[in-house]
Amino acid sequence: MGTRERRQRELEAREQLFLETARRLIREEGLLTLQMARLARACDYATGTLYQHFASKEDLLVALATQRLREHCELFRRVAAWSAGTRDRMFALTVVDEHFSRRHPTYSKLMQYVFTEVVWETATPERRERLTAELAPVVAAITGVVEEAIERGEVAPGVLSAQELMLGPWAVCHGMQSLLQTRGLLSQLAIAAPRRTIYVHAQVLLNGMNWRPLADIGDEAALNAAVERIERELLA
Amino acid sequence: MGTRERRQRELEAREQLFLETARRLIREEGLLTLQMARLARACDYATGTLYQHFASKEDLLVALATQRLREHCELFRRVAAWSAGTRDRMFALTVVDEHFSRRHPTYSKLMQYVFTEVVWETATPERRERLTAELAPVVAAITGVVEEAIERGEVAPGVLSAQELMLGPWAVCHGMQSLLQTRGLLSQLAIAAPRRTIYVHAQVLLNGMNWRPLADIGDEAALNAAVERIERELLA
DNA sequence: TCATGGTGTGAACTTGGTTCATAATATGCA
DNA sequence: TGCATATTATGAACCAAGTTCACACCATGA
Repeated sequence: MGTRERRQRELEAREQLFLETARRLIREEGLLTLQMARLARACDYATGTLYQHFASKEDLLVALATQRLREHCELFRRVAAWSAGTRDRMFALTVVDEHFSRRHPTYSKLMQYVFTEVVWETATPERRERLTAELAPVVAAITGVVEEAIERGEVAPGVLSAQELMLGPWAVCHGMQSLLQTRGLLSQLAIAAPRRTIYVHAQVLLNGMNWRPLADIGDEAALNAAVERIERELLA
Repeated sequence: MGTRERRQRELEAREQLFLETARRLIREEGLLTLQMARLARACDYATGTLYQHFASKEDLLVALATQRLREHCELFRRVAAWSAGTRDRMFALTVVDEHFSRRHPTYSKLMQYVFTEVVWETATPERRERLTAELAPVVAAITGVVEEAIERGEVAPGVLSAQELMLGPWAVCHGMQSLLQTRGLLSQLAIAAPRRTIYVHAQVLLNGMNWRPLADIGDEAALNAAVERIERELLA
């Protein structure tokens, strides 16, 4: 009877074990020193068994990235469905993203590495597709927020489509984090509070789009209140 | 007499040869397939000789990145010294950056890879420092533009310092390019004209900073004219 | 109980970065 | 010029780590 399904469950549990352990090893010793043989050993399996789940080391890394990306996207979906104005929701994307990156310090590094030509092109197409498939619903959800704002007249589409508009906050957030994370760059710049800088620029961009209601960029208290509200209502 | 200096020149020429050839190999066959032994052979030298110039493959990659970054930074310095208003210069940063990335398609990929933990931490500290040293004068030059704008009252510093302010356009530009370059992401988004999207968002951000004179975001002709002027006066 | 198909194993294989003993060459001195 | 010595180039050998695969093991079903 359920012998086939049981086996399926066991396989999934083992894959989970591999992924969890890989994550731990990366956290403890860095991406640099992750070794397939050691990972297998740490899970009390032979190297070959590991390769029954992942076609290559790159494949494993993409799988790892996909898993976290899923959680990441779940947060974005929560933002899109949040019962707040469109402007607040757009800003919340940045706050939530920043929060997630801080909570999972190795995630951005892994992502950066995974999207590298060297890794991405080496992983199997199936793995790549599984990762990109995570993005589709999120893109749709956020595009929905933009469209809602356009309908309500809270932002003017202007020369950009909803998706192009959406790309702006995404880019600010991603770019800022990427720059701040690059060792040897931050040291050149005297950036006292990276988080605050990201938030302010996100608000600046939305203001530049004329997204209503406009934020008062100089009002630190209002910014803090907005961030706290998001943390309370979405990240608790 | 000059025997020592001649030797020095010869060494530098050889290093140049290695770098140029590496660049060609990467262009022709991709970063993925660059091999130290093949590179040495392609230059008619033994593997060991290559290692007299570069401590490791990662070291070579960082050296390669540094070289291009130098050209890249040269462009930014030109922008900072441009005889145009501060707003135009800030926007020109984005145009020039986009232009450079398009002109050197493998550059951004190389950079992305180089700043990866796996590569960056493996290169020698000297190489890393040589790369980051390229940035200092550029950061200073651009900060200068921001300060000039503040002095003239063309932008209000608000809650951000000149350097924090500068980080905004940088992040938009970097983030947007990074996102658009990520395979499997662009396909999800219906971005018709990536370049134009980058430019518009750069203007939107500067408008959000209230950087005078404000740009009319809806005016495509004005945008094109601004871009053309920059290409003519700075990139000819 | 035995035949069979599937699964796990880890030693062997492979690839490619790195080293180093040796050969070749240059330098300096008598 | 010729010899002793230091420097540099060489590429075969080395090594690390990802990947494979022949074999052992075990569960299933007749």
